[in-house]
Amino acid sequence: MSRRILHLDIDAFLASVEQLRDPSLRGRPVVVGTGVVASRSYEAKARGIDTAMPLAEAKRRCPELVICPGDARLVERYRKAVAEVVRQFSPVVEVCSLDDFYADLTGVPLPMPQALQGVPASDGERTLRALCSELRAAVRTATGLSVSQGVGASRTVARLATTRAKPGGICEVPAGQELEFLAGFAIEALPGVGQKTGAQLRQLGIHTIGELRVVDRELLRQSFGARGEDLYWRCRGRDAAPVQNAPPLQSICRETSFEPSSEGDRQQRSFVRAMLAYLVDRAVSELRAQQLRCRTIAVRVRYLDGEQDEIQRSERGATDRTDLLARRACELLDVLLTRRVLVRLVGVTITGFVPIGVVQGELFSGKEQQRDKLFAAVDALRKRHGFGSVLLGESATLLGLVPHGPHGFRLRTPSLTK
DNA sequence: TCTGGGGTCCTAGGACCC
DNA sequence: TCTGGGGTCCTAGGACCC
Repeated sequence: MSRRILHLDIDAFLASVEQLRDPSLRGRPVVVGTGVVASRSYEAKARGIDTAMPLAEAKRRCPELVICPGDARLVERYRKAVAEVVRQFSPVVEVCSLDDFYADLTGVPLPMPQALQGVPASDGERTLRALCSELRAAVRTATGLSVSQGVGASRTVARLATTRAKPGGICEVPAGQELEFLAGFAIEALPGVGQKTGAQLRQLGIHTIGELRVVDRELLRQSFGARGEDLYWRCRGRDAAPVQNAPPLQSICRETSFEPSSEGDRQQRSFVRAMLAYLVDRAVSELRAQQLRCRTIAVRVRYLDGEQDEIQRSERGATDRTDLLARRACELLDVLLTRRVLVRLVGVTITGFVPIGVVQGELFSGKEQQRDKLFAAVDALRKRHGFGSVLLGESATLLGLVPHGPHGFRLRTPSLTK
């Protein structure tokens, strides 16, 4: 039996949130971002502004452009509200990225088209389109946001259908019409084909999804490995990837860029350390909130000249202690910082998760139990009074250097930093 | 025009153990 | 004393997504 997958995308999400927050922005070209455009309103798009474009260029193209820093917490509230609405329509809903969702509608009863409501209707008249319309109206009522929706037999088909539906529309690809629907899309539109693979395929004379279908399966496998196999099925609209309610979390990353100070290298180094300690604090708080411990930590830096470096270390035992992980991160930072170039970005990633219930054969001393209680108390305080109500370790030295409020230090991209 | 902050998955080589 | 081979883990790096 063929599946029926819905993909839903919030139109111009971050920019729309700004326009909802501040009605004076409605109808005006608005972008959200720092450095580059993370999201643009349709008014901005109409003036030639696109995502990932540097803000300076955007401003040049459109001098009346309104640039907003954004607010990740507000965005998160809207995202949850939309997810809640979608869940009223399907038992299986995957929150995929900031602004898109998948739902499995296979077997979900369909409503009648509005025009027929109250009139006896056969099953054939209960349509997907009616369901999508209801969903769209429900999201609009609950949040004021506009969404685009695509429906098809697989995630790939549904997602590409959504691109056809933008903005605010609904695009349904009937079963059996997948090949025809996909054929004309540019090869880069296929999920899994990015810049590199796209360029390689174009060199082979493959410019569209339809053209990819002539390539032998084995050849794709040899050229692109497991991804090649995926591409073979995706270009036929037959990827089998399921929609999952809550795919397990694999990693937690917190990073920020900053204007490097013109002060000396040593001062900058202590600033970078303090910022790293703060980011570890944020990441590990999320780790505890998820009831997890981690075994692996990685530290990343990007220098002013664009060069990057990263280092990763694992431990046998898992931990959720901020102090231990912050110390470890700073050790890694010392190993990492070998160049005399100023640092523009620092970040931490924790992985290798172990659920908190799993005891690893280690016996906790009384002292360690006290530490656990300490962090539990910190978490509780922050839950009540905001993350910024408690400062741990070296992060405190950021006071006076980085703007600070109830929700913690204000990092450079408030629309995206959690 | 000169560049955000999250994430996921795959691959390859080396260490280590049996 | 010399020689395998397989499995697993770790690390680095790359590609991709929004």
